Amino acid sequence: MKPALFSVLCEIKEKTVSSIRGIQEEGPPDAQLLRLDNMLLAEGVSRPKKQGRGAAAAASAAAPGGRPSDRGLEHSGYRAKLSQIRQLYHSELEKYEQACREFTRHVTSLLQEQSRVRPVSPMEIAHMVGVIHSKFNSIQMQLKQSTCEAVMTLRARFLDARRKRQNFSKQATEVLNEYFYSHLSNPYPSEEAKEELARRGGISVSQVSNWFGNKRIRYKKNMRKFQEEATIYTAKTAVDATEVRGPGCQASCPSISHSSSSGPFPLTGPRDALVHLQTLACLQPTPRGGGLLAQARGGWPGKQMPTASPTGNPSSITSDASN
DNA sequence: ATATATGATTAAGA
DNA sequence: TCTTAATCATATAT
Repeated sequence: MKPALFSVLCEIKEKTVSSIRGIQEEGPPDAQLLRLDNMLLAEGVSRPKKQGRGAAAAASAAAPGGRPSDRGLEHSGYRAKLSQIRQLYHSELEKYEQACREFTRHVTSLLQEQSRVRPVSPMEIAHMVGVIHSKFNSIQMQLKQSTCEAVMTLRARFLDARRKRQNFSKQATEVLNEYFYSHLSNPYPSEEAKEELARRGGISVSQVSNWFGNKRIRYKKNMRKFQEEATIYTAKTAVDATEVRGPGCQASCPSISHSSSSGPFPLTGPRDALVHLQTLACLQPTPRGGGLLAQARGGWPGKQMPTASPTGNPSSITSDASN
């Protein structure tokens, strides 16, 4: 009886097997899945499959700018939440994969058991496994999608938070203004100077750059408004200059400043006088012709100096630091 | 509540 | 890449 039934089933099978073959795979969601995968990878949520140690490096490399020392503090909160997301993602993923394995095993053993009473080809089992995997993959994709969403919102929140500005500390503005007004004729701090200012003000280098960019343009826009500030800080730096100048400004302060710009001043000495004259000139209602004014007004030729260049002309370094 | 000050971002130029 | 200039969005002063 049993062999007869088996053969009948075989016959029926012959007719239906083609339809099974026809179903086969479905491929389209690959693109989206790839997109999600790439994003998760770029965000450092999922690690590179083969190189486990690459995760941290990838995460830091994904940070914009590429200056690792720049924004470490601001990222700490972001990092924490990101790792939280990552942890959740991986635990969920692991759960899904385990469930998938178990289910696959179960189905496989079931089919093998049934193959004793009805014809079940290995290909069919493989097909079933494929179907199961695709189902679980779609679930995984949902997980990835929601993870991506979480990352995106976190990112948005972080960026918003970064955009919410916070005024610099007194110390920072002090330091920045001091530098600005004592280098009024060429307020373009070199990279090293920026680092120094950042260190002394407790802010980042890019914040120093932002500050100087804003300051230059706003100072130039109407100097009258900054006259008071200028006198304050020039007086302050004048005092500083006569006092100890040791620990703050090292020999690294190049400040080729004056000689480079359009200002053909012998200077080296009367920097303060120059500034004072400038501020006086700013008070003129018709600032058209002022020679000194022209320096600052049309001035700041923008030619950024060799700054980091190691072989900067040593002859012109005479001025600021020593006075 | 409005005005000003200010840090950050963006586009465009060299 | 760094700058200027304009602009955004908020902080602070009025």
